[in-house]
Amino acid sequence: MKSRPSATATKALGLLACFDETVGALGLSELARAADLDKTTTLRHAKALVEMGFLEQDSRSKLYHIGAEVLRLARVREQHNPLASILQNAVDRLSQAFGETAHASVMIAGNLTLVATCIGPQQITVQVEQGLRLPFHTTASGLAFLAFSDEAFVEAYLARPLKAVTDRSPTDPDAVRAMLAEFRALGYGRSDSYYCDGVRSFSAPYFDSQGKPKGALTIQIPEPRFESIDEAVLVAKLRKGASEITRALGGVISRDFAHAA
Amino acid sequence: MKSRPSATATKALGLLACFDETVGALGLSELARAADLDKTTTLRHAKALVEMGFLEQDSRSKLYHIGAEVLRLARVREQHNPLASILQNAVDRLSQAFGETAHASVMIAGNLTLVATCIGPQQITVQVEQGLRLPFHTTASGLAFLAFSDEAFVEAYLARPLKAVTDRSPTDPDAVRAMLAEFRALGYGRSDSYYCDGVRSFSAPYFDSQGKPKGALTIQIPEPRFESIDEAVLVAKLRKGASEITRALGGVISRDFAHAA
DNA sequence: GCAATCGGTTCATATAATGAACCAGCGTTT
DNA sequence: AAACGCTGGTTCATTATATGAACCGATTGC
Repeated sequence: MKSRPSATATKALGLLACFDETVGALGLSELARAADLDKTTTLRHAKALVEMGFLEQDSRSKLYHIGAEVLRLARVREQHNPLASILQNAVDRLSQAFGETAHASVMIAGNLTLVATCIGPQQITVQVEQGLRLPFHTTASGLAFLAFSDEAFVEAYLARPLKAVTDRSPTDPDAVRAMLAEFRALGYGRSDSYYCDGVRSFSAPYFDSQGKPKGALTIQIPEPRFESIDEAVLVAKLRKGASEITRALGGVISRDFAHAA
Repeated sequence: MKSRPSATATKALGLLACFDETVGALGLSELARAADLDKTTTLRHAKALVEMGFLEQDSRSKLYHIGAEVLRLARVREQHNPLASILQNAVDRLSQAFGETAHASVMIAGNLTLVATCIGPQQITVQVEQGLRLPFHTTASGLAFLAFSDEAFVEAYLARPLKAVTDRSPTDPDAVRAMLAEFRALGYGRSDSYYCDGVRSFSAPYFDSQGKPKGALTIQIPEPRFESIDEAVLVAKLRKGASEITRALGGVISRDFAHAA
């Protein structure tokens, strides 16, 4: 039997996956429930994580939260293999060009994860949180990513139930397939209040060295301000920004993407 | 038997500890050697880490490097529990005040780890790398930290062999004990080429909610420029900066530290 | 004072981690 | 070209380790 990932290690790491922009600290029982593990197992793994600096436990409340070792690892990673800084750069430029909120996401362990953001300067603007894991079918980022992904990956995703987050969120697999075909032809993805009411988003993927999508660059505009924007210019800048990310990361731009539009 | 940390999880996490500012990527065999694990075990754990996004494997070279999930976790952590940003702030202010390199470290899993740096503007200045794990007995940061730590912790550290890194590095436990007593009285730690030839460093610890040292704020000055600096002013600003960090983190300043000097 | 939490512990059981030996591939050296 | 020493990865019998139901003492709300 060819070697499988260590089940124990996977479960331990799964504890860390429970934390996100909305969940900053968890007690032992909560953590066990969130990770769907036995309390004993959770405790043993939590202790290992604490020992190695991946979790910390508040001595008074006993709540666990993410440990500082991730800060070290993030810095070490960026030093050898900059990603966040490249994305942040592109995001800042895109945001400044239009005075709107922009963000960039990366595919991490099956989730499209937001790791760079720039909030627009306007009083009314779109808010986003670092570390957020985006659903694929209700965000411009996710749809742009899927539009340039393997069919196998897309179908595997569409086979799972598609939860709505606004009343405009597409939940029918066929509707999503149609959107993906459209976006593949256009060379960018779009969302009209699919994830957040009143927000229009435009997104273009960037690619890894295999020509597979690795993440997406996205700009988000509150609907009232959208009229004053020249969509063609926006899309051109967006696609250019994404291509620059691909290049900076040593990636290869997918044929489909290069030839689109 | 009271529950022990999961040995398997600890080993898996130990793989991540092998990466640092000098080691950005490792092959399977190298990784196994570095972590002192069997190759099979290493492979299984590496697969788990890859699956969860904590490692990534270059598809051509097969080398493993730190995965992007740590970026997500670092951001989530900072959002709920800012540490790096507070430290970076203090470091920037200290660095600007004197035009010299400054940094801040945190105690992570038994290592004093550098997570915020600001390189001085001068042409000749001290270089430091993010994520570096500092030895305690040869750095101002480490000595300042030890000077305000439990005796038990200090003795446990001094019981281990003390490696020299320059020819001025102290390696005799008694010599270190004497320095710690001095620094405890002074309220700050110092290094004269103990870690890097020609560099003088000054460091003050900051504290957690238990009044225990949590890390240190440090400034590093090339010896030739040291004469032009007023040490009293420097130390005052340094101690003030460290105290501000303590406060910002909700910590309690140790009596010893407050009363020193 | 009861009931339902919580964080943490105990111990018998069974599952999952382990590591020596193995393979195929690749680059050197001979 | 052949033998070497390395690599990443696999196999399978052995054994160490993870697991989870039941339990404890402390809080908390009723």
